[in-house]
This record gives sequence, structure tokens and C-alpha cells, in this order.
Amino acid sequence: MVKIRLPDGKVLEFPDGITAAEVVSTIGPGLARKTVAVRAAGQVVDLATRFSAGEIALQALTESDADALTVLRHSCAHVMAEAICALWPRTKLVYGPPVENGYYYDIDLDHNLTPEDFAKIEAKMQEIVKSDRPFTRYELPRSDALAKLEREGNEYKVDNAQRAEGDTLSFYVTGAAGSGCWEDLCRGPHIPSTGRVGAFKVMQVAGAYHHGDASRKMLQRVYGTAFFKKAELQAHLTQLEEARKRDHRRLGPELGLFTLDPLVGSGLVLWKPRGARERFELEGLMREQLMSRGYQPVYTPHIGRLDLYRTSGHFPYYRDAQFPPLFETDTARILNELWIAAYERGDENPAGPREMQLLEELKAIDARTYAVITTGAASGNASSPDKGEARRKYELGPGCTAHNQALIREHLREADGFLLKPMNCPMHIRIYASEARSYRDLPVRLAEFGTVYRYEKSGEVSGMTRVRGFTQDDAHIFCTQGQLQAEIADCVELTCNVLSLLKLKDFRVRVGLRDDADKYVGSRENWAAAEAAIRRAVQASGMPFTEEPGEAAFYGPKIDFVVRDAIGREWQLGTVQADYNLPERFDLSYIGDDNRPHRPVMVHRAPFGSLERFCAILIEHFAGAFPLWLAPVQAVICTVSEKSCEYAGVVFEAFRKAGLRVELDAGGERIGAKIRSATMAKVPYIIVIGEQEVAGGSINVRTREGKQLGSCEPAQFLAACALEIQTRETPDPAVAGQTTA
RNA sequence: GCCACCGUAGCUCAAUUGGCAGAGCAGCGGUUUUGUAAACCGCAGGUUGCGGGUUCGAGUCCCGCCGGUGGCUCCA
Repeated sequence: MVKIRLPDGKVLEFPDGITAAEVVSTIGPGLARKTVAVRAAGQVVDLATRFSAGEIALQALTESDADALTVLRHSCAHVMAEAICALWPRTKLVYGPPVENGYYYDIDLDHNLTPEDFAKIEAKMQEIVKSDRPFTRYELPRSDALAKLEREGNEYKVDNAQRAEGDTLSFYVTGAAGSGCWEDLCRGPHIPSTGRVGAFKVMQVAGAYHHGDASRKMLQRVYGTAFFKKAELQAHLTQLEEARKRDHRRLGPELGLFTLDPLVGSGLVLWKPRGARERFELEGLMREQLMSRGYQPVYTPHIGRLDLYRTSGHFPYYRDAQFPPLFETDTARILNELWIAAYERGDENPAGPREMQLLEELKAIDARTYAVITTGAASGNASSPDKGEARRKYELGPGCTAHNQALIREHLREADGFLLKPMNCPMHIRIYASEARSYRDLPVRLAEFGTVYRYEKSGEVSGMTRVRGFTQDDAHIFCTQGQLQAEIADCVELTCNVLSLLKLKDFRVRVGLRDDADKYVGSRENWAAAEAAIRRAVQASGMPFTEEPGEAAFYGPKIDFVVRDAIGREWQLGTVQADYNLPERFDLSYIGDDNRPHRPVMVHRAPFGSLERFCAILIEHFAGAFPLWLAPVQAVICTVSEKSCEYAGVVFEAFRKAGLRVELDAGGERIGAKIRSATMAKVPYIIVIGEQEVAGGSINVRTREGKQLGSCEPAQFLAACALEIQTRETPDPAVAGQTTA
């Protein structure tokens, strides 16, 4: 006997070996028709699953269930894989899971699939769906399954099987068992038959490394999506189309906000006047917040000595992601290369050919420095005589990394290279270090809209969300251990404040912690303290968050605010990071109330993150229709005919003097055309001035949403705008979007 | 950086098998003096991303670069 407990609490009894499908039919034929899988004892399983003995909680998953859609998509991945295998029999299948908006299947195939192939694949898939073949599961003992896969000669499936857990492995035949139909190693579950796939589409193909490992073979990842109903697919495609219209890369240039110019360089943003205005207003908002929270503005240069970033650790750690350093002399260039080579060889190894080659180069261009470095002869500069016992020469044996690096840095004091600044923190740290600090001065909060440059990989650069030069709304807080948590909490609050002011609600909070990778610097104790402070601060905020090991910065844990763009990609915006390590690396201190030096702790934080990225997200968030206070152009005055031009000019001047960002359209177009172009430019207020307004000394106001607010006196309008701007009134774009649609 | 795809006027897109580079919008000039999402007429706009090659002939085929897009990898 099997007892089946239904969601409503009812318990039904069945003989052993009853299938889920039979149970569901007992409940009702209508339900049976709509059910594609069941959740039994918390696990989603096939309708063909048999139950025996005990009591099982069972829930039918119908087409409206999110989990059912996932099952469908997984099944559709099989249908697509079969279609591809039928068309290109050389195809080796790798891995085909459902994902958020559909599914993909990784394949290894020498023919590159192109969008033209998609139609062929879809036609074949349609045949498979039409034939309405059942998904039939069978299981083999692990060793038999492995032997079968080895025989079939697909090394990827063998690899999958080896990684799978359990004593038995399951296969799914798209057809009856033993029918010779297409089959795949698969954990399941699946829908009952291919005919249940109501609508599908092959979306795109992209490269993907096997196991995500860049050193392994690049596979083809074919993306598709599937739904139970055609209308749902159509709605999904329409939504994608709408999202593409909101894409900042399309709207930004269209609305004249920014431009990306290959002549200037990939990933380098040119902010045009309208985009710059948006940024200017955001910076204003942030400045107000910072001033009221005790931050002090600072300014630092865009370039700094390489040694600054050797000290911070950014230069060695992120070397590949930085613009190459600039050198005044070849000696400095070669010494820097030697420093890198010493760093890379590590303590275990003796000097390699790279170091020998660099020493030879040094010898050729600067015999004096070469001699000093290789023989340890007096260099004439600061090497202190009391340490003179140790030989001050470049060591070729193992175990000398620190010694060699220190030696080279000493020589680089004469003429070091410069690095385009990849981070603001080292500069802010040197401002902190420029004077003696008392515990009474702490926290010291140094803020700057600091532009940084990072050499992002060519395939990574994208619009304004991933660029090679960007401005952080950066600040660094230097505080005592005891102040740390409150400072982090204030940063979290500040970030939430600005996000909520902008009605940016759709974000998630990620707490990035360290894992066991060796990229992290500093002691375990300090990491534990920093992680505890971060965790407590975010818990205190009451926001939901996820903890993600491996997501920390190399110097400390962090809280990231992550949003999605119009096409569903996630981007980190705001960030708050606790850091015990840079103060140590730069030997920072303050004098405590015990009159002894203490080490401060740092908080790195940027509520917007990058202004480029933040503005990109805002463009998409508002679909280019910015609230009045952010709008590059707040009002356009449109004349009905030449007869009203003079008066319109007077109103225009008055508005401009009042500080409104206003434009005058007194051209020869008709009023309808002027309204259309102002509407498409997403200008919040459109002012119509014709002979009536001239006669009445009034204006007529219309919104970009098409609402006619009627006529009023110019002063009335100005006062209303002033209030709306001053309070930074920000309508929820989700609601605004509905009225414009 | 890797894999794939794409690149025609400022924008959106045409151009049969390799056979005279074209349209709409935007721009400019004129006519119209207009009342809430597109008046009319005209003009101009191009080394088809760049550089090679094949061919009698290349926007179209081949090679190399540059740029963009979608993923992968990375993201202080």
C-alpha cells in the first residue's frame, strides 16, 4: 500500500507500484490533462514514476507551475539536441540544462551553426514534437552505463557520467524503450511526451568553454526557449523586443546622451551635453548626501607612480587588466619587468630564462645599474649602512622574492614608471598618511568622483556598463575598529537611500566573502573581523541578502548591490567593502587615547559604483524618460505659428532665467510635428504657445505622456516645476511606463 | 582574451546567380502661418568599416585588420 498525501491534506491509498500519472488521473481527468510532472516528497519527478510503500506528499505540476516550465524546457533541450544530431550526425552532445528564460545545449560540432541553420533545426524539432513520442526513462548500473557511453565514444558524456552521483545512471529515450529512438544520458525529469511542447524557438548560438575553463576547448552553446502555449512565446518575444528598445546603447545615442567613438577608443565614453547633465544632477544629489554625512571632498590625479600600486598590490594582482605602465627610461621599464618576473617565479623556483634575458637587456642599456644590481656594489643611494652585512645583489636562487623585489624597488626610486590609476584608494590613503592623525579626528571620510582606467578585455567592453575609463563616486573611510560597523551601516543606508529615491527597487544584495583561493591578502583573523562587521551591518539593515564565498575583493569582504539591465544581465552598482589590509600595507596609523599608535581600518564604498554604469542602468530604468530633476531638457516651448514667436521668446527667456532647462522650437513645422519630436525626445513638459496664449499672457502645458494639463500662467508653471525639482519627485517608471504604452 | 555572427548615407533598411549603390526618416533650401504624435516641393548626402586578393567586372567571393553584437572567461 502507498499513501499519497495531497496538498489539501487528503490522503489516498493505492496499491504498490502505482504511477504518478495514475494517481493524478484518479484525482480528476481535467487535472491529468494539464499535469506535466509531479512533486513527490519535495522532488520534481516524471509522471511515469512508480511509488511503493510509505506515505508520500504529492503535488501535480500543471502548465501554470513555474517548475513545470523548467521541466518543459529541459525536455525541449532534448528535442533540440535530437534535431541537431539528426541534421549533423557528427554532433557530440555535452550538457543541456534549463536556464532562466529557456534552455541551452552545449555541443561539440565542427560545423559552425549560424542563424540560417536555426530554421532547419526548428523544422526538425517541429517534426519531433508532432510525432508526440514519449520520454521514457531507463536506468543502468553505473558500470554498465559507463561502458555503454565509452562504447558510444562521446568523451563529454563519459565525463558527465563520471561526475554524476549514485549507483545507477538514468537515460531518457525520446520514444519507447528499446525502440532505437534518440536517447541521452540525463537525470530528468521530463514531460510525458514531446507533443506537450507547445511553442519553442532556437534563439542564438555562442561559444562556451567546457566546464567554464578558458584553457579547454570552446564548444557551441545553442540557446532556445520553450513554452506550453504559442501566446506565451509570443509574449516573451514581444517583451524581449521592448527590452531592446530600452537598451541604453540604443537610447543613449538616440537621445543624444553619450557617444562611443572608435577613434577615441573602445570602452571610452564621450558624455554629450545631455548625458553630462544627467550625471551632473546625480553628482549633485550625491554631494548633498556626502556633505550631510561628514565626508570631505578631495581631488587626486589620474596617474601615479607605479610603486604606489606595487605597495597597494593592485599592480601585480590586476596587471593584465591595466593599461600598460608608462616609463621615462628603459632602465625603469626593464627593472619593472624584472620585478614582475621575480614576483611570478615565486619563492620555490630559481631564476628563469625571462629574468636572465631581462638582466642581459639591462646590461646592454645601463651597464652601471646592471653592475650595481648584479654585484651588490654600493649604489650610492639610500641603502642603509647598518644592514650592509647582507649582500645587496639580485639573487638567482629560490627563496629570494622579497629580497629581490625590495632591491629593485630601491633602484626604481630614481626613475619609476607611472600607471594610469586603476583605483582611487591608494591616493586617498596617501592623503590620510600626509598628516599625523589622532583618534579624535576619526573617522576621516575622503570623497572624490574619481576617474579610473582599467584595460577590460576586448570581448568584455559593452556600452556604458563595461568600459575602460569610468568615474566612481568613491570615498574611503579611515576609522577605528570600534567605529567600523557603524560606518559600514551608514554606507549601506546611503546606498539604499539613493536607490530608493530613484525608485530603483529591482536589485539584490550580495555579501562577497572569501573562499579558499589564494588570491586574498592579509591574515585570517583580520578577514574574520572584517567579514563579521560586514555581515552584522547588512543584517542590521534588514535587507534580504545572499552570502557568496569567492566574491570578496582581494583585500576584503564586500556588500554589493546588483541590478539587471534591460536584457537581463546583472551588473554590480553600489559596493561597500571592509578592509584591514591596505592600512597595513601602507603602514597607516593614528594616535589613540593611550598616546600610542594604532592601525586604522578602512571602508571602501561607492553607492552608484560607476557613474557610467549607473547612468546606463538609469537610462534603461526610466526608458529615457527621466524625472524632471534629472531630465537634460525639462521643457520645450513650441510655437503654433510665427504670430506667437515674439511672446514665446519672452516666456523662453523668463524660464531660462528662472533656471529651467528649456528649449524653444520656433521653426516652420506645424504644431503636431513639434509636439511629436519633443515627445520622442522624452522632454517632460511641452509648452504650446499660440495666439490664444499671446492674448491671455498664458501658456498651455502638455506632458510627454500625452496628458494635456491645460493653460496656466507662466509663473504658476515655474513654481510647480521648482517644487517638483526641489523635492526630486521621481515617479515610479513601472507606473509611468503603463501610461505611455 | 576565446568562439560565433554582423558592418551599405547621421538613423532604419533595400540592391535577382558577382553586372549602373537605392528608399524612408533626420539635415539643408523654399512654399505654407499652421492649435496638441509626422504639411508640401526641392536639394544635398557614399572610397559599401579599413587594407589586400580572385575576377572583364566585387556591397556580394577569399585573406588580414578595425569596430559592434551574443555568449564564455574575467571584473580591484
